[in-house]
Amino acid sequence: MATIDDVARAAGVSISTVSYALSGKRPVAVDTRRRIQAAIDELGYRPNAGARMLAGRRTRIFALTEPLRLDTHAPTHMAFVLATAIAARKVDYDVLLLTDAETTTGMQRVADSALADAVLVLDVAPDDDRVALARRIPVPSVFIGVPDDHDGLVCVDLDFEAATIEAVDRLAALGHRRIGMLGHPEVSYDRSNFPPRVREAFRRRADDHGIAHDFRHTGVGATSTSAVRQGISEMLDAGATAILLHCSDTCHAIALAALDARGLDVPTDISLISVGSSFDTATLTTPIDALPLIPEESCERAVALAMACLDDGRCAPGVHLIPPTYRSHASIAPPPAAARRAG
Amino acid sequence: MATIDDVARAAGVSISTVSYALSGKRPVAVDTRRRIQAAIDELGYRPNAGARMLAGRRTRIFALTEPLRLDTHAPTHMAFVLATAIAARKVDYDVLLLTDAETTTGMQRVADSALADAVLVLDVAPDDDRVALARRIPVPSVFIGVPDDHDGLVCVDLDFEAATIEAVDRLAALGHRRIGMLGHPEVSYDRSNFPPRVREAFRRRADDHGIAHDFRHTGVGATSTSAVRQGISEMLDAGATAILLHCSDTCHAIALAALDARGLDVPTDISLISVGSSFDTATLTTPIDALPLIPEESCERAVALAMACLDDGRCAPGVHLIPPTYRSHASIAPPPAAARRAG
DNA sequence: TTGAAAGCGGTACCAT
DNA sequence: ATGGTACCGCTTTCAA
Repeated sequence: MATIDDVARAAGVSISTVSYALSGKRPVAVDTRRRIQAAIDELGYRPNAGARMLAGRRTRIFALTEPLRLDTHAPTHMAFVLATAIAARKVDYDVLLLTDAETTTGMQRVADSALADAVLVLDVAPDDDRVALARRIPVPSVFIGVPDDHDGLVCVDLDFEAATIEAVDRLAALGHRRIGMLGHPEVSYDRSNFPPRVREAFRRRADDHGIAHDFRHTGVGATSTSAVRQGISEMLDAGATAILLHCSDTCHAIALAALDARGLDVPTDISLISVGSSFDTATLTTPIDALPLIPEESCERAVALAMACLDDGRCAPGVHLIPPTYRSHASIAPPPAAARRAG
Repeated sequence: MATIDDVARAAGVSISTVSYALSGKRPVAVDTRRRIQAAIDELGYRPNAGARMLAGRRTRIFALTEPLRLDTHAPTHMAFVLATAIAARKVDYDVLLLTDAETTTGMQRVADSALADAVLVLDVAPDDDRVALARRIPVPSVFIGVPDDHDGLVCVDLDFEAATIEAVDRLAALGHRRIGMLGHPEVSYDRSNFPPRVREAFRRRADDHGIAHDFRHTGVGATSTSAVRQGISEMLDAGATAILLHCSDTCHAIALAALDARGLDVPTDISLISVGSSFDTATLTTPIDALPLIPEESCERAVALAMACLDDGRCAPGVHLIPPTYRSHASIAPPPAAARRAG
């Protein structure tokens, strides 16, 4: 490959001018810049990554740690990885993958060897091992998700509480007096950081409105269908006129099928809102209103925060919550007249 | 961070000795080596990645290109990414992610800037754009999958033909005379490189044995259940006594449910073999014999081939097929007596 | 068995 | 607006 010397010679300038023309950190005369660009194009020059890291003390690489646990939902996870990669490229950064056992030892290794400028932490657990590590290593890190102990850390996440509250409020405003919620499988409430936040907000807000509420977990794998069906049945039997969904796409589909099987129409007979889903609820057999978790938003914000750390050293520790957006697909309406009388 | 100078000073040796102690490329006296190691431990020294890349002309990074198309099966894909990362770490390499639009432009960029020593190509399409690129860029690449035009390329894959042939042979040996195969959705036969190879091998080998064969595609998404059920029904009605499965885990589950619904027992009434599946067929409601596609095997082989290129420049172009292994779970048996008489 | 020193290919400071 | 050059931290040749 051509080096910066080749370019300088071809353009008839010094290497520092080439360097400055590339970085823009110093004004370069227009036609000088043109000659340099021509040389670059002709030679197919690309700055050597290693040399740049060494001289510039910048790797232009983010390390992305992802445990890839067995219970990780692959499609959601992939969406986050992809979103991170795209967000990184927008600021001219690459992404280095740290998986499995390497999530912890790898963070240390990558930080110590200056292989990455910052670490992005995915798939955050409430008691995540990477919290302690993040505090120790010499490079900044940004958590996409909020661990229990997040003192001094930089965290990004959807504002799940706000999303849940908005969902409950909308139903309350329409006159619903009994609402249910279908949550994730029970284990997720220990392993993951956000489901408990949604559950709590749901109960509290419903209480605030004086609305009867009924939260139910869903099952995993083969048990999911029956668990969802049963949950739905019991909620309906108890008189629920609206259901919030905070669970997998499969669970959404099963719920819709169950309602359909009972001959219920959405939203005439029952209102539905999906909270914090990261798939498109508009493409379900019946589109559902949603306050979605958008990987692109979280990841772009995370990258922006990381860049701020690097550029000005302004690391903005704290939990950066992304305000939810309501996407309407006509899946909510006032409760049926019968329920209003009964309620 | 500590540098190699710090270590050298602390150990009372020159930096070249430290370097050689680390790389092992030159003998170092035992106690010298001990003193150096002590200094390294105490200082928490880790060689600077950028400096190493520059001086050593080795990045110790593999670029992993993965298109992440919409039709990509997320769990399978994740398994391959994970397997690649683990295999890479075993040889002290890291993995840089090239996704989406970056799969092609990124390959060029990473190669030109010497950000990676080699490129690993995942999710290979029959007419993959990355083929032309691989031939042009200045770093070696290894395809995990076989594109149509693979002249001069290094490719690794399960020997799908051999797997299919072994499956057919086993059924033939047991006396089956009518066998069916449930394949992937039709689109996959254009977008992916291996399904056609299985389909062809199936038909050819069955013909060789003089066995009646019936290949059927499955559907995608919501249509899959009905497509699988119908396919199974028609195969059984035509007298099939064994079915090969070369499709998703969901499709396997639906097939088992369909057989169960017809009151058929595996393997007494019907024999099943799964070909090229990358999930565990032993954990299905009825365990199924399999000639699995093992991501770990493919990825380790790919990494080994890449390393061979780098170490000795011996790049072994060609298609490196991994011989299949038969995993028995008691899902095949001779055809029922009735079928034998009828056949 | 070990040390000295010349790069590797950039960045950025100090001059002009 | 541009050029010269001292590093960045390591690998590897050449010498001893």
